[in-house]
Amino acid sequence: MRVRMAPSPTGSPHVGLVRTALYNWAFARHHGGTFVFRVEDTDTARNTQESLDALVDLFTWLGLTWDEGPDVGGEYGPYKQSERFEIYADVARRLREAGRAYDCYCSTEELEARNERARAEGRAPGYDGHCRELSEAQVQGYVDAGRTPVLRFRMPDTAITFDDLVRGEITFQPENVPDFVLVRNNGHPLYTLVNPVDDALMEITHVLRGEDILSSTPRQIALYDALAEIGVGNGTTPRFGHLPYVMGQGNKKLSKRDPEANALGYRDAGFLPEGLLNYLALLGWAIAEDRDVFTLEEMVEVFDISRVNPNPARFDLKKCEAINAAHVRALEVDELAERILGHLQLVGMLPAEPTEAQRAMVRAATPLVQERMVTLGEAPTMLGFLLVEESEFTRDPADVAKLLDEQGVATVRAAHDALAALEDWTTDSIDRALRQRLVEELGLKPRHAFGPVRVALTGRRVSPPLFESLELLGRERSLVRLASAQTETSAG
RNA sequence: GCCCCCGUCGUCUAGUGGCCUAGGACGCCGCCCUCUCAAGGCGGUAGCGCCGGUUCGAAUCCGGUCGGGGGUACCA
Repeated sequence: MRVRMAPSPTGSPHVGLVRTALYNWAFARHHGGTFVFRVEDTDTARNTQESLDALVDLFTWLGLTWDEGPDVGGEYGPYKQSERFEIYADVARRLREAGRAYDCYCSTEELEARNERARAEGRAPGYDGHCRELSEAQVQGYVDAGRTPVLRFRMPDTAITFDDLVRGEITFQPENVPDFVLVRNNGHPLYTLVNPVDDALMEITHVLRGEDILSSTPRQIALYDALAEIGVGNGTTPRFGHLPYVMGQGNKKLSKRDPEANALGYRDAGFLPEGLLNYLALLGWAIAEDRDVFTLEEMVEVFDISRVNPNPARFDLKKCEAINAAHVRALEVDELAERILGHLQLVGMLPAEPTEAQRAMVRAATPLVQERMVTLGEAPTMLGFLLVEESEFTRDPADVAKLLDEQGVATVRAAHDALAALEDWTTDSIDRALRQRLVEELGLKPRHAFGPVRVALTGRRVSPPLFESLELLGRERSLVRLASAQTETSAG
């Protein structure tokens, strides 16, 4: 069993591509098959190295490992179509010689005119077979007129039925699947040729792809038959499964331009690969009736392509975040700390080589934020007050204005004095000392007592738990902040 | 126009003739817990596009219809 992902390196990779790759990967892994990474880069005008690098980065980050591909090699290479042009030229020549394809000299204008007429007369439009049986004289006439032919595939005049892995049996009548172009008149092979040729040569057994190419499947099946006849590939036709679209808002496909579509954007925003993948898996597939958080291993174990839902699914960022948050909570603390460290480096809050003290601080603070984070993207705001140089520490002006009023400053002063006298700098004793002083002695309600202290210490109204934060920050720095907060309002 | 695909809460889904007065999740609302925010607990909100047929019985099968999407390229 051999399956593949075959992206074109144009632009930034789309989440729909990730979902398709994920299903292919899970299918291959579930069945113990081989997962091939093939690069469809025949469109030299639009392909970029940058885009190819992005694809490799993306799938590496996601952990969707491939067994054969442009970087790892394999027995069926090369795996970049741009390195396979001689193969396509050779196959095209043999198809022509075998009579399965023919030269077509029709001009675009002629084709359009005849299509128009067909439409007007209520017949199915599409190539009418005009050049199927040209005489030598006719060919000579075109050549003399300076025309160069395209290579067109001769479709059989029988209905084509296939059993789609996700949609069941689908039939196309021959009048609706006209002869199509394999090679342009400049000699450039088209997707219609190279995709099936490579799948045949690479002996791909199952093709899971977007439903946008569902209607070109009968052409490919007919082409496979011709390829088998001329000895390209092992003579078998793969099974096809057409996956539903990933939609954006409303009823339109998530467009490449839509920021939500950019797969690498999720990495930069602090999503976990397992969270993103879990969410994407849910777009058309369910692991169980009452469950939607799972690991990749669990998915591989039970993935079944026949249970994929054929309806298009809307991408819902809220749910994606919720699933990601569940994965954040499920991580071992040490592992989460490593991920947070990585993200803080990515955004430049920590250097590429953090100090031992920085690492220790992140590790110690991780349990405090684990159940508060939806994505790693929140780590900088949540942990910044612990990691920042004292000279660079700032407080949110709005929160200062709201909580560090006269009463607030008095509260902070009382907290400072209570803590300055504290011998044992631990969460428990800090907790006891502050409650004693602010709640019992000053008679403040807990929420009013700790709010100003929180802003004084962390710079924000919302932060990790206060007493733990005080312990982590340490006596010295904590007292400095509680002192400086008392002049914060007047200092502006 | 023609061909193909699709149609269960706002969203993602479970459901393959009786287990369905349709289950779960996200979202939203309320309550509890609570040093903030979360997390957690409890409760609530909301759906089988429509019309016929088959059947003792239909979300499930069939026909039609309506709606959405894709294709109809010398794009992929």
